[in-house]
Amino acid sequence: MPVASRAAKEHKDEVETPRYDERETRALGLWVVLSRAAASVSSVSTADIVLSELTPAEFGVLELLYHKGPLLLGEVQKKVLVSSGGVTYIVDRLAERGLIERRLCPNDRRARYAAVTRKGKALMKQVFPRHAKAMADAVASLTPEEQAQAHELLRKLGLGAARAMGPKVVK
Amino acid sequence: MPVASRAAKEHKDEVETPRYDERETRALGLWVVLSRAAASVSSVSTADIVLSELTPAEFGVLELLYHKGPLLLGEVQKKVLVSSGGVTYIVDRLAERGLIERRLCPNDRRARYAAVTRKGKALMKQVFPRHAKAMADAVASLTPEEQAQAHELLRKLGLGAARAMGPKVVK
DNA sequence: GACTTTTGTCTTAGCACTGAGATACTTAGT
DNA sequence: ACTAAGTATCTCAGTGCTAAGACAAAAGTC
Repeated sequence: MPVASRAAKEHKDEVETPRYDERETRALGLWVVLSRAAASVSSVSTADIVLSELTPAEFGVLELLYHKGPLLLGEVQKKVLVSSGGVTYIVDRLAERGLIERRLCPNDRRARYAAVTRKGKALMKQVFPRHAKAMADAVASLTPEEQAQAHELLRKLGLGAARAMGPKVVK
Repeated sequence: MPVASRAAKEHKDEVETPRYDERETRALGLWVVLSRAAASVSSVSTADIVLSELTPAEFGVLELLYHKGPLLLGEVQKKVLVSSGGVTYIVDRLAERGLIERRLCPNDRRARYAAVTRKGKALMKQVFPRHAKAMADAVASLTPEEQAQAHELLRKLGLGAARAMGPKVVK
């Protein structure tokens, strides 16, 4: 949720317009459109997800487990990028609703699996196709070729930025 | 934030692997890399911003006002994409710290301007250049040409998705 | 085998927001 | 003028999350 501007206009006050070099201007502009695009697509995604009476994070976890099968909570955390407390919270909520369940891990008594229940599978089976269509529509302003291009550029950008931070840790 | 997978593996249970068409698979994959890239770049941005003892949203508002001059709170809201209550909250906090101030609007007694104070300008003057560099580094894994390409694709994508929702309203 | 360190999850307090509504003002219609 | 509708901001309760730490179990060290 950033903001930056290119045309920096100053007004009758005592501080003068700052000047930035081209590399930085380009980066800030890219960051603006990146976060705007993500926000817009996210809006479409969320608008669809709430129809299923799930939050985006809940949907993310449920969908992950639906497609990948039972996972350790730590694995879930890495995939969805929330804090460990967040995973506990989300898994609690999904479990309360009977959409997933916790299972013991035979090799490690600290660890827990999360697994989609029959009820959870039924829900996903019902709502995921509509979600997939909604997302396809959301990105339909780009041609398939442009989508492939964007995919590749974003992959590269994401990896580069992640590396630039030093392997980022989510606690 | 989302999650999706391509290779959908199913396990000895009673629900079989769903099959999705290519258009949807491409869209979901694009959405994943988009949100991942945004999250990674956002991490870099946030890591820098917290050094200034500001939250990202506070920084966004302060930077907006710094570069655009005094704005009505409603204009601020549109730019930074938070709810009206959120703008009040953020402006309160920045004002408490003396970085911005509220000003009356001569033509409309309901409205308020937010304007950066001398202290706020001094802070931005100190921290913004470092921030700009951090962002430039964050996107440095793309060449300038790739950045321009990505910019254009993301602009198109963002506009298309926004339109796909019907002009989105943030209350 | 007793030790430290690391790992996986859960607990708790706190926070930055949202959404709905309240309030105060403005604009348009009559 | 008077009313109704619209707009700008603020209030407030509620929420989904994070960060820090607690705890239990596992893995490494000697």
